[in-house]
Amino acid sequence: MQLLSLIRARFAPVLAQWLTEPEALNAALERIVASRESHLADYQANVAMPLQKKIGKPPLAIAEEIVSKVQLSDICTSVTIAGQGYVNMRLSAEWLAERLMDSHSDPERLAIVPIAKPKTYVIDYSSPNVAKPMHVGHIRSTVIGDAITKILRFLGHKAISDNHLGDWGTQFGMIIYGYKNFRDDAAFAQAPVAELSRLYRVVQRILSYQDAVTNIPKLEQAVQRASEKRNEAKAKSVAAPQDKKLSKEATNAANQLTESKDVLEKSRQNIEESNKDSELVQRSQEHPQLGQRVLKETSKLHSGDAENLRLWESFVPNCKDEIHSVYARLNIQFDHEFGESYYHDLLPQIVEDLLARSIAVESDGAICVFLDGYEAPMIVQKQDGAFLYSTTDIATAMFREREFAPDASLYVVDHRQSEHFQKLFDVLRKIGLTHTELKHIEFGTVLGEDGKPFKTRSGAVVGLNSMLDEAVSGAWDVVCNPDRLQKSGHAFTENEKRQIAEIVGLGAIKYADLSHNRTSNYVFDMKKMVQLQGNTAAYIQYMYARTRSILKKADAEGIATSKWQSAPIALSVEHELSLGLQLIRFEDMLNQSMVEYLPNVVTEYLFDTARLFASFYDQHKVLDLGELATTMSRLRLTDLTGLTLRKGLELLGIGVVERM
RNA sequence: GCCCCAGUAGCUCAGUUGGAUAGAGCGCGGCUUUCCUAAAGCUGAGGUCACAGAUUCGAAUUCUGUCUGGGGUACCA
Repeated sequence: MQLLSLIRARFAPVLAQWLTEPEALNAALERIVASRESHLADYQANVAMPLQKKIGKPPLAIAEEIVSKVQLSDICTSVTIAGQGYVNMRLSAEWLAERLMDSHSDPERLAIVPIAKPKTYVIDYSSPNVAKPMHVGHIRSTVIGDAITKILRFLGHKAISDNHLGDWGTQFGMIIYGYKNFRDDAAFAQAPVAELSRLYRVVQRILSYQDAVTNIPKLEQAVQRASEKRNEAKAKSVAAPQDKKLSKEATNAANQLTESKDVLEKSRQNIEESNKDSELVQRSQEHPQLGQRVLKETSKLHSGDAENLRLWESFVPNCKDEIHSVYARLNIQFDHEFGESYYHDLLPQIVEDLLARSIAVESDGAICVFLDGYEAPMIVQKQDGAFLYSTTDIATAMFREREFAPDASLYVVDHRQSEHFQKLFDVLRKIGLTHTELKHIEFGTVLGEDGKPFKTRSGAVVGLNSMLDEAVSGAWDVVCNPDRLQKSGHAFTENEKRQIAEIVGLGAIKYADLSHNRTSNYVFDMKKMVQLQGNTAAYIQYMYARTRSILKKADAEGIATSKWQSAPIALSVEHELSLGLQLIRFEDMLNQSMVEYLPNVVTEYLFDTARLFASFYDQHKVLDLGELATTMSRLRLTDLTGLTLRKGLELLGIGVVERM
């Protein structure tokens, strides 16, 4: 039910008498919205005030004319004027009830018809590096991308999901090097992926150790420079004590110095710490300039070296299995998994073409595309001849264009890469890929509790699987709390408990990620997301279970589904009306959520719906009313609430249980 | 230095792209269980929407400047 479009369509002919240009008319129609002031109106048209200048009449007079002409008698009980010229609408309970019956008679799609002109979307999400262990940072892209894909499909679009696996980059050079020099054969035979991630960490640690050691002189220089700058600024500021700008500069310079010193100190501490690890130091001595050795292994792989290729081929399936086990548990599937390696053969041609068309030029030995508005170019081929992820991204976009010809291409990636994508999109437009809407669906970095980004490089890796386990066990503790089980009178089998804990625990993690969606960063706090109260998946799942429980009890009392499933719905009390209106808004809400691809619009809607239902069933009985007609109407409303909650959660990739 | 993002209740965050008296959750105070699951409901306190200007019928939302925090910034992804 697209309620908003329906109401706007009724206003269009009335407003068209003043607004002849389609754009102006559209802008005015967009000022007809669901009212925030639910005590005043269900919908409101904020159109009279902006028209006063154009028409030269007071807004109240314009509003009056609108009210007298607009045709709404079938769907509204009242259309009134309030305040400075708001047109307030109250929907008719009978009309609303009919729409609810339409929805309820179509449990699968809730009477939502697939969009008339579907678009083709390619959605790029998750995209982990298969060589690195998957960690919490990966889950946001995965969960958000999956939700967007599901919602678009439900609305009737063609949404093609592609997991752009990082299976060809420098990290494989690290693993290959590690395998050749530090491997433990027994461990590899027993658990190849665990051994590979160990090797990755071993190489990573040596790299960062050597990096720190090499950087010390640079950092010392930086401190020196900062110190000079501070002294200069201080002298200037002392000479002119009234000059605020100079004193501010002095403060800034002093802060800069403190910061440089901190960085140097930390680096020194890091080295000192590492020096205690004799194995690390020894390995570092035996493998000097490890960074270059690793790059060499990578470049050997890329140029077709038989041994490295063989190793790569033996590693990748293991790594993929590991990643797929996580997807299986999260119940996430992709249409495609073309990894970076898939595009490798295409890269030389891409660079050649860019050069031939003078889009790219050589600079400092690298092949670059210079773009307006950016200091640094986009580099598509390094000095040493190697290609970069920007090159692969161009190849990928061109491949998708040939293969799918999408109307829109969505990249669900951390916001720290926004500049990369802006450049990429600029380059793609230069190449001529203009009909596709390219969009970076950016989201805030997943931060640790220390407020710093989760990085594999920083050492402390929180594996995804163990994190999911933690969430599930947290859910178990709450669901199977003996006090609660006794109060609710449930006796779950162990198997049921496990199922409930899994669904509630995973739902908690997904929901926490989805409901916080904004460009701002997101602090990953396991305790909070597993907390099963407030704005969480568990609350919504709980309300769903209660709708089921009522229906079950009705059945036990002899009011069979067949009796009430086509009985008339009547909305008589306040709570029924607000709940009914909320349910009817499901489709409008889904469309709204996809304007800027914001899953948190959906989580908010579901939370509101669950609360409205909680409030309704707390105040009013469904069963044992002594009035069969009202009972049957409320059973339908209850069922429709459950169906809506379930569908909404399903679109977010979150499951429900019948009892909890 | 330059570019991007953010700053809303004690804490965590919404705020439908400019609408009426700025809202939730958690936490804090109070009330409700002979009743379909109290993981609930109801209710109270708590706000200079970082600051200063501008735009207009109307600004948390748009623009300009300032402050604070985060991120990015030539061969990692």
